[in-house]
Amino acid sequence: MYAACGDIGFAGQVFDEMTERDVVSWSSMIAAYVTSKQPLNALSVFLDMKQAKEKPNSVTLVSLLSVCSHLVKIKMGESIHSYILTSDIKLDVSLATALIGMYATCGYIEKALLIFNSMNNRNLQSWTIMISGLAENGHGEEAISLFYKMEDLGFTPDTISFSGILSACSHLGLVEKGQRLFDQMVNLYKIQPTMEHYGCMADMFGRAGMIEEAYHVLKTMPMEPNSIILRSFISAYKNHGSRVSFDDNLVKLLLKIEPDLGSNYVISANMSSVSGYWREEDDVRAAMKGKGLKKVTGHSWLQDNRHSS
DNA sequence: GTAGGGTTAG
Repeated sequence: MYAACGDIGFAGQVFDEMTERDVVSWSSMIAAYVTSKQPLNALSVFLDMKQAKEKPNSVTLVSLLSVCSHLVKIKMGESIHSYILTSDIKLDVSLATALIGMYATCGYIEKALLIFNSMNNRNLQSWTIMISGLAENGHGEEAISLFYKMEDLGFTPDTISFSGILSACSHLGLVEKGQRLFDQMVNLYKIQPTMEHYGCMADMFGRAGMIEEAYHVLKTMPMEPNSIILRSFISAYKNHGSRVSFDDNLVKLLLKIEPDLGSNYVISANMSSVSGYWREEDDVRAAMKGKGLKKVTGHSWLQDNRHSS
């Protein structure tokens, strides 16, 4: 419950104090770490579970396969797969979907397809993960046709399905198709676009060299663009150039929201030649302020002066 | 029966 409420630390504390653990409490704890994006901790709990001679069931394995995906551990994923085949654990829709996700994120797209095609029942998640997996592995066309096939079968794509398909369009340079799908998502399916969707659209325009259109997405999206979107746009601007001058505020914003990432300062320096900005280094100073970062001489803030304030 | 799975961006 604490895990579900987002308090992973307290969940771990409760778990540590438990004297009687069963497969459900072990699995809950592993799942909690997966949800909190702490796959190494999830793995460590699983190792403890093995030590305690508790047998994993299909719920445990779904979470563990997700760990394999996050850490790109194909060997571990394969061994879970063979464990399933030799055990009496039933390969249900969720478990098969988790296997597809694991193989796809590890780059084994044929294996993912093999499992997908052999499934009797598929749900929205199975379709979505297969579509995204194809897109991710450079099979954008197949991803798009699978998306339409899924719609034909009566599945209603959700926000995550659209993230996957828009990303496929972006990678393929299919600007019109991407715009049409985005429009469908909003007007037909009444799905509110998220940061991810705007990011895909901006990235799609940027890659295609449509810098003004990409900039328009950044300026009109209803939330502040995150660092990934900003970097994607800046890089597109650098690669393609534009008749409109570069907006220095984007770099300022990048340094503001992510002052601890050193490579952002490289980007900032590179863009100075494009925009003539950086003369006073004000933005660097502003970004370092309150972060305990101290510029001593020249390049030295990149070294470990953080705690010397 | 409890617990679980899917997404993007240089």
